[in-house]
Amino acid sequence: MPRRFECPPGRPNLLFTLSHEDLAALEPHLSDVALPKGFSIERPGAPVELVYFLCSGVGSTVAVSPGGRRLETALFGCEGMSGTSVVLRAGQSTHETFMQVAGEGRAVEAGKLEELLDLHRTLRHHFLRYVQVLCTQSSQTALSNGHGKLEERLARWLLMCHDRSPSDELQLTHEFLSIMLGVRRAGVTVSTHILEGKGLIRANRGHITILDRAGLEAEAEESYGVPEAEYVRLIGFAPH
Amino acid sequence: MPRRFECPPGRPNLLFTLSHEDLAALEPHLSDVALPKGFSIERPGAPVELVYFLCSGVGSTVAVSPGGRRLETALFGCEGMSGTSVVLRAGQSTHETFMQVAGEGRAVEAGKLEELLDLHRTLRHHFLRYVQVLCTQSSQTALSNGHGKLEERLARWLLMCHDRSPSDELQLTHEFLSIMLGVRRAGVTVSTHILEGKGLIRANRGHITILDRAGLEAEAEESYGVPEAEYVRLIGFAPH
DNA sequence: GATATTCAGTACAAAAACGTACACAGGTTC
DNA sequence: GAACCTGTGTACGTTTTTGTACTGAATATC
Repeated sequence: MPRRFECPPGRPNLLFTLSHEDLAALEPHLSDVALPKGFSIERPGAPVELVYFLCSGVGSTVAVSPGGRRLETALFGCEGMSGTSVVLRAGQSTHETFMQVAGEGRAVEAGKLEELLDLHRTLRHHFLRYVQVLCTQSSQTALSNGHGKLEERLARWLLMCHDRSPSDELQLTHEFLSIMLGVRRAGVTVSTHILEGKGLIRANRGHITILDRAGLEAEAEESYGVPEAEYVRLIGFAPH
Repeated sequence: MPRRFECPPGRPNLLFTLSHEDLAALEPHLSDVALPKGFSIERPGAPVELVYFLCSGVGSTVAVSPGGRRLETALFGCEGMSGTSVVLRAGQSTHETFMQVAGEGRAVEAGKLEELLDLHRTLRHHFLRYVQVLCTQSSQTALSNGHGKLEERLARWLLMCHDRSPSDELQLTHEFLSIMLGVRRAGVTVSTHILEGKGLIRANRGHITILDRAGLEAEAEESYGVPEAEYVRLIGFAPH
């Protein structure tokens, strides 16, 4: 009988790229969890209780300013994990993390993970390398936000979300995208039309379908690819 | 007789916040180095050979896109270190790191540091917490780039540089600032005038003097403070 | 002291993004 | 089917930033 929360085969997965020994050490402490849309994984300034490994769905990490500005700096699916601040021994995060697309996953208690990381050198190294990938992702977000124009940033974001989704149809509203990208809702509508006009996506109420991935990559050219390459180098499977 | 490369007293310092045991373990492997302006610390895609702890000067970490766009994502002085990709076991970085303001420091061979980090739990935790601070810095840079207008971003940058400088006078050209912020040189000139008009700074050819720090902080309001608070929480001294 | 070079000030039209606001369409609830 | 959300299309003037380019000032080099 298959495990209840099985990750899709052939997809990159942070747990499955662990050595047998490391996985064996971690697995007894993992419990299955359902992760509905909007589920709060971490809150800024609050201690992290659980660390999640996704089997499906997409998680989103959002930087928050003192004045309440919000902007997504990183996103992860079954190729990654939440709780990098636990791996970094910080106990809590300045970010907010939540489920952007509903899914399922496994969770480990933060204190237990800390303990295991101190005990198992190669387990620690594996997760640290993943933190490096996430750092790269957030740096490239800073770069993209500084240099890129809106359609380019939108294309990049759609690609990163597509990498972590099972289908070509992403359930997203313009409103949501505008918050993630830190721009106007109306701006997203216009940019969406531009990408749609080029035949790269098709947008319907509440969902966007990826029609031409290669075209989107060309559109996002400058902004897409660096963290993905770093993932391949350090973890071993391409995120898509 | 004082040590040759002594860090200024009363300033936060990553090495001096280590426990005696951890410092004792690391110190024998540190060698003094002079770090002239523009000195290259890390190059994207190249293995990291040495990790630097600054006693003075400012280092700058720049994200690079495939097409050659550049934008600073983090900066560090004697409160920090280079080589976070070594601490994260990635061996190399996707970033470029160089000395933005000349200074002096100590260096440890990357392989040696890796070895020490595996051996000494508390040393490792200390440096990992610093990585968390840097991650926060780069996330907040993404946020600031996405939401803030130029004068606000400039104010933020000047404050962060001031935090790590011995004097109120920063040696910077508009050209340099424009590259770090990812904007036009002429745009920096205009923004500089705005801050100058408010009496917050004074700009002369090649250098900018901070006149009113509190005023600058108010100007940068939304964009400044989060990584600094995280430093205090995790390392213990304020960067300034 | 003359010349070259780097740095800063300024200008202007064009592009991009913003704030705001309103109409309408798909879908739900009563 | 009426009322009500939520999500999208669209418009308009304004602000911000861009690209480019020319001028003059400060510093370095010969």
